[in-house]
Amino acid sequence: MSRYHSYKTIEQLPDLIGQEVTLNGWVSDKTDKGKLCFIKLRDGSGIVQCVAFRPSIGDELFEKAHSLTQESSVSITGTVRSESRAPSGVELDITNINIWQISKDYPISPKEHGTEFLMEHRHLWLRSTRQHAIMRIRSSVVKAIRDFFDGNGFRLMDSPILTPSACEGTSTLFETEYFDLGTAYLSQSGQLYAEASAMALGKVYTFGPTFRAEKSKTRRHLTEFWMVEPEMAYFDLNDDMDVAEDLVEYIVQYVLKTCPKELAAMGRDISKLEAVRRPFYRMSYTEAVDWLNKNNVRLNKKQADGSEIQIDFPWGDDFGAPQEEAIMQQFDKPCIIHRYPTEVKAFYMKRDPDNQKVALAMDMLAPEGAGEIIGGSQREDNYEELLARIQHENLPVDAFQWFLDLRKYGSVPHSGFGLGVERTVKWISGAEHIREVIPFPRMIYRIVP
RNA sequence: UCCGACUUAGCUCAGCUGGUUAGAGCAUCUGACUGUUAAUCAGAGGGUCCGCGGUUCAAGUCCGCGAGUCGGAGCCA
Repeated sequence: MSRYHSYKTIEQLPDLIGQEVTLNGWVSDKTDKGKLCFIKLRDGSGIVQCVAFRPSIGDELFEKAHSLTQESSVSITGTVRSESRAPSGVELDITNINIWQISKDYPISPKEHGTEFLMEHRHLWLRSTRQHAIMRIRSSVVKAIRDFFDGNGFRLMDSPILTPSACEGTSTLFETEYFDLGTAYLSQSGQLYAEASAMALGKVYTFGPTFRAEKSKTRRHLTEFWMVEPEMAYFDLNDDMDVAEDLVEYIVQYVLKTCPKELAAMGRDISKLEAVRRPFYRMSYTEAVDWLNKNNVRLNKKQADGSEIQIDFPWGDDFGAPQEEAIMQQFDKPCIIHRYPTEVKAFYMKRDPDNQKVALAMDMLAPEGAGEIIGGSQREDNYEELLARIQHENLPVDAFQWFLDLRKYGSVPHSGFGLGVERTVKWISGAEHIREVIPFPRMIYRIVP
């Protein structure tokens, strides 16, 4: 039998009681009690306590067990035994130990550490229980996303990462030389390409890394993050919101089903996630502004002399994090806010035929302070309207010619959105900082490891 | 870019109004222990008090400049 099939893992142990197995892993902790030695072995699938008792295993094997240090790599052979005193309910009585390497001076002790220290040792921090749980939840979130789209008639159509110009013209992008063709930019969104793809395959999604060179210093921003962007031909804004709700409900319920241990390790309140069932809440931007003003959520405004006054929230301003947080405090599941003022939204969003002042845009806000996880819209499908918006924003028309072509050859109503993978994982896992939910975060002052 | 906070042992921190030789817990090493879950007990080693300059009889402590880190705003997923 191949190693792939014969390799036993810790998560399989409850089905292997009474059998002798060999586990391959790393020592996460060791406790000496004289003639008794407990070794906690970690193999990526779980942790199990292995027991060495000097009188029953002999001096030589006991000394081997005794010599192990934190993060030493070992293969331990032993008999699986049900044990109520062990943390996982299962224990291994050691019959043999093969030491691959004794680890010396492992920097992360089982005690408290600050995040700066831990981020410097991110390549090792990933081995800890909490980070391990987050990464497994992340893996489940990504699986849920792909299952959802693959199972609902969507096709994966990845967008390029190197792009000739800024997609939206608003945020700062990373630049790089591109042979003799001038400057290229790292993509901030695959959306424009997703629109072209949707005209070819109907329902598509792109899934990949995205880059923003903004100097953001908050616990919900990264300079490199993963985004999934579905785009659907013949879908209007309402259809778009339906897809967004279905997707988020599916992701949350999938993680609940597949990651109960990981959520428990995070100390996550499961009932809050169980409540994430359709329908979610929806309100228009205008209703949201009214709600803010009715509930006395005032806006701090700086005056010319530097002093601050509090004013009613003016219709037309974009919501900041404080407004979104205030609105979400009343909700126990996500809320979609739709029909934002045209001026604060991107050029490619279609205006509402019933009210030219607002765009057919929508953002989904997650509860528990998680904030915005989705931004999307129905797209402008009229050639002249789109051209006018590009010119109005002073964007280079030449660079967008291919995008305008989509409005020339069989234009149809279409919609889509982008979901931030890390913000979703942060919300579901209950991690307090976004840098914990991606294996190797990229932030303004950190690119190592 | 703007506002605020922090920087003392490997790690997490205390150190008052400036005043002997710089403190604790954990980690590490040595020893004891048959049930530990962040074990306990006894002992040992471990310091560029972020850097530079200034005030002072005397600076970890006060002042100035610089660096690094963290949080918030804006940008947005």
